[in-house]
Amino acid sequence: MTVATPVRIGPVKAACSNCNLRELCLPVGLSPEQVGQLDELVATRRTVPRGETLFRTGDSFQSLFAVRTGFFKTCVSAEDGRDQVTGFQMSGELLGLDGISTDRHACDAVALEDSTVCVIPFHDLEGLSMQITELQRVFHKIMSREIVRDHGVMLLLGSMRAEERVAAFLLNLTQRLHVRGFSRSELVLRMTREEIGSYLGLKLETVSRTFSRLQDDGVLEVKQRQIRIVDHNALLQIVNASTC
Amino acid sequence: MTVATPVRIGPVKAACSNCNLRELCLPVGLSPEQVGQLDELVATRRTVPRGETLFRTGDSFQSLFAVRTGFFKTCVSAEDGRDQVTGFQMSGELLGLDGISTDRHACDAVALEDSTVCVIPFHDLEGLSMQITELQRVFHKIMSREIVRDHGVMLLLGSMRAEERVAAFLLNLTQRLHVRGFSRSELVLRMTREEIGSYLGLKLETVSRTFSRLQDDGVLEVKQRQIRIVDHNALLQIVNASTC
DNA sequence: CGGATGCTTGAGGTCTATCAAAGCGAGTGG
DNA sequence: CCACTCGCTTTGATAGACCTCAAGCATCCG
Repeated sequence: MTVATPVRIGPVKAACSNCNLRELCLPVGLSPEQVGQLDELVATRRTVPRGETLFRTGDSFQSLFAVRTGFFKTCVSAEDGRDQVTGFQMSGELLGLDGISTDRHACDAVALEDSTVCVIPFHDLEGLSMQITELQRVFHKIMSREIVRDHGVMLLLGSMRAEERVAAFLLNLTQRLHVRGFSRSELVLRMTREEIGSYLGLKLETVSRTFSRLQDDGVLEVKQRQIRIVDHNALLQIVNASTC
Repeated sequence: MTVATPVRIGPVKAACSNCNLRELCLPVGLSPEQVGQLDELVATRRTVPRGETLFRTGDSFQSLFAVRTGFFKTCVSAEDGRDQVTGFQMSGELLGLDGISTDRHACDAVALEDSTVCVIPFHDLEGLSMQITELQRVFHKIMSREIVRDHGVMLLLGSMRAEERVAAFLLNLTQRLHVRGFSRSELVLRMTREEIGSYLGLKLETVSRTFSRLQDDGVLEVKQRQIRIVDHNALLQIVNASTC
């Protein structure tokens, strides 16, 4: 709203050392000294207003980005324009891993609210991870975790019904929010029904109907994007339901 | 068939240097000298008879595996027993990247035919990649490529219809086989209809019907697992079809 | 040769998509 | 301050794609 395109915030020290996300982000498990070395690498931040892209498919890949504040979606597009949301990223999570493969980004990253990211020049990260065993290890684990997450989404898309997908989605979101200090039972969705549907392989009407049904069943309270989880166990049962 | 469980083949030199897959596998882009260093790391092979697992969910993660000969599937399972094939791997492709995240494998890898793999102790690989910039770079690209591939599968599962999924699947398989010197138009499926269906988020009957329809339309010739692609362009059009 | 496994095909049912309309809420401008 | 617009959401009716259940057929292998 304030600016039309993302802007670089000058030479602002990113300072992983002082960041309260360091236990969720790249520095996890590093010694204070090692985090200090990261500080020199992660030198800049960038703000991305709501609705703007952090990067687009085909953009030259230079850096990874760590979400500092805000919320993103990533999506891939087919030639015919259909697109698929591949993930939602919140604070402490990395964006841009797709770009390493071909030195060009393979998806779009869009801010769903005004956001800030830390810029991690990838070349430098590779260099530093050749010096710090633990950093290399953490980075590999983060990439592997993304692969495992993707496989979970495949399971969801390939073999779950609408209600199960929505339940799994809500449980995943609340779990990640809880780690960041938010309530386990209340959340505000940052994305539209259509974006949820795209992520879950459903149409927006189906997402809406599913929310309504879960509300009727006393599992949720839904007020637009405000969700209250009334019966957490019911959600768990829905996800684990054995072909009933 | 010959042995009940996978066995280690003693101290057989794997010798990436002499391997005709080295342009498709981990050594891609490395100098002969660097490949020589890899040789010392990738010291053993392992055979996996058809139907046996290379690793299972929960197994301790020690090594990555490069498929040398044969064919694998990987699959993840939900608590209720449903499972989802997350990929099919052929020669030169890596298995086990999922295990890095938690030091335990997060999926099962099953040989679909008698296969051999090269064992790549991961700890050693991390060590060597701290010495050889190019190796680190190649490894990161391989992991990233897996992430990009997974996103493509999400797009397929989330927004394509049965015929498009099957067409995309066949094009993907033939493309990978072609790189390995096989025909672009003929292939022998190594997996059952059920496994294809699991990968594509369809039931085996739907896969079978889709094959039959494509055959009736003159796009394919299907004889059980033998597939001949009669009209390659038609397959391409099906995949790129804009919501017709 | 005969059982086991996998594949094909049909009929009917279910879930989700599609199309359409109305409701809600936030921000805008008169 | 209120009416208005716009984007998003909800809800209904209908249609279509895929699933389920079931039977018969092919193929492989002991």
